[in-house]
Amino acid sequence: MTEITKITVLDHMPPATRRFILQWGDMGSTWGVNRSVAQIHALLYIGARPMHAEEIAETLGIARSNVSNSLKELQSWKIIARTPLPGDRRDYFVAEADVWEMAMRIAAVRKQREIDPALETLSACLEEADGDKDVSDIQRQRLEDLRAFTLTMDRWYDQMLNVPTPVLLRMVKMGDKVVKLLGFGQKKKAKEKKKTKNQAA
Amino acid sequence: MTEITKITVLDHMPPATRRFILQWGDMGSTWGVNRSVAQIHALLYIGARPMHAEEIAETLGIARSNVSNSLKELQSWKIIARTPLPGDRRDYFVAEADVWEMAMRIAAVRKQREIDPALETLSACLEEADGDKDVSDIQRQRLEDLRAFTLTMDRWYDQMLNVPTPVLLRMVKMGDKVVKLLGFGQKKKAKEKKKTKNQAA
DNA sequence: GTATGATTTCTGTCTTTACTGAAAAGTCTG
DNA sequence: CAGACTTTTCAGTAAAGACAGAAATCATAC
Repeated sequence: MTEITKITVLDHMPPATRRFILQWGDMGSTWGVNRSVAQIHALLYIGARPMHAEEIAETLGIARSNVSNSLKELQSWKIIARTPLPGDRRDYFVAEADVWEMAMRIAAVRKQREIDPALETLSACLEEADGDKDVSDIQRQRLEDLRAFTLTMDRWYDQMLNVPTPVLLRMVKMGDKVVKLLGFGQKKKAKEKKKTKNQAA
Repeated sequence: MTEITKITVLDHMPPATRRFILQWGDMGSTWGVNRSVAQIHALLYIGARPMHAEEIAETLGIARSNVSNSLKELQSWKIIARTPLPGDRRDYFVAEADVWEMAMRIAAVRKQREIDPALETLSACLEEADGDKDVSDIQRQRLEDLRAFTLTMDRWYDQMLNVPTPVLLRMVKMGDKVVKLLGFGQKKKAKEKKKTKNQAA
């Protein structure tokens, strides 16, 4: 009945570091990546130095094979990179340090995995609906609306992903000031003003 | 050994409609929602008329309880709404018809579920790191970078979510023209130009 | 109150995904 | 090419999530 808790290198880290790796790992599930992957990324990011698979496995107390697969996954997101270390045959990995660059890479893959297939599905449906009298006008319209939206977002992603990160940063920081500067003179809705914000749980 | 395929109302729909519901349901997993939820949303969206739980269950061939839970989930995303039908005691549901409104609602919930907790985690880590000499400067810096980024995105979401959808539509349609108009005069990278685009699978 | 119909909760089953440990494949060195 | 080291693949297990069907709760009408 005794709870066996595996002792890992993680336990000897500063509390803040350990906390980051652990909680970031858990948060991964919210983002759609599993714990191992998120933990490894957190470790490489916070560690800020090249590490090899064995070291990662030991540090986090997970299986070597799991690390191998997770590293592959992280590479597919292009947010970690292999860095050959002279005199060592093992593969070392480092995380992308620039958070904006990191976010852009993630966005690019997400677009590819989430938006592009949606577009194909919608186009296929619309094509099939074409000429089928059983499909009502309103249904056709809804499919078309959804496709138009998805297409717009698709193009928007493509364009934003090619904007240099410093420029993007400036623009994002401007927030809704952008809207005013562009002369989209509509008055902003003043809703949600009375809500007390940031009441952290 | 015979494959039993449940016959549902779905089978009597126009192929395009059926395809949409089925494929959209499958795509749900990519987006982090389960099949039932995605299918029900697709059905309500394409059906474009109020439906009650029983009807949904029959149409899609899934359990009544499953429908109940899925409807609750869709309501938490605020992309379907209950519409009382006079003379009928049952709850009828309709999907938000405006795709932009729908996208905004989803974005709002995603922000709340994905960004806000991240921000809390990072703040907590930084607080814990403060004064701990075992946490190196570079580690502190990385946590801070991540927090700053997350905070920036948090604010950006808040502001964008308050921009009226027609305005947002115009802005998104402009794409990277916005960057030029704002006078962020940096030359755009001309990469990725040679790639043949849209080679659909 | 009781009866009827609608909805939610609960429990167990099935499916999917994550993960481990071992075996296989690959890679560099001498 | 032998031998040591490294990484990947594979098969089985464990954990998590999705789902069905039954039971319980809730709401309305009478």
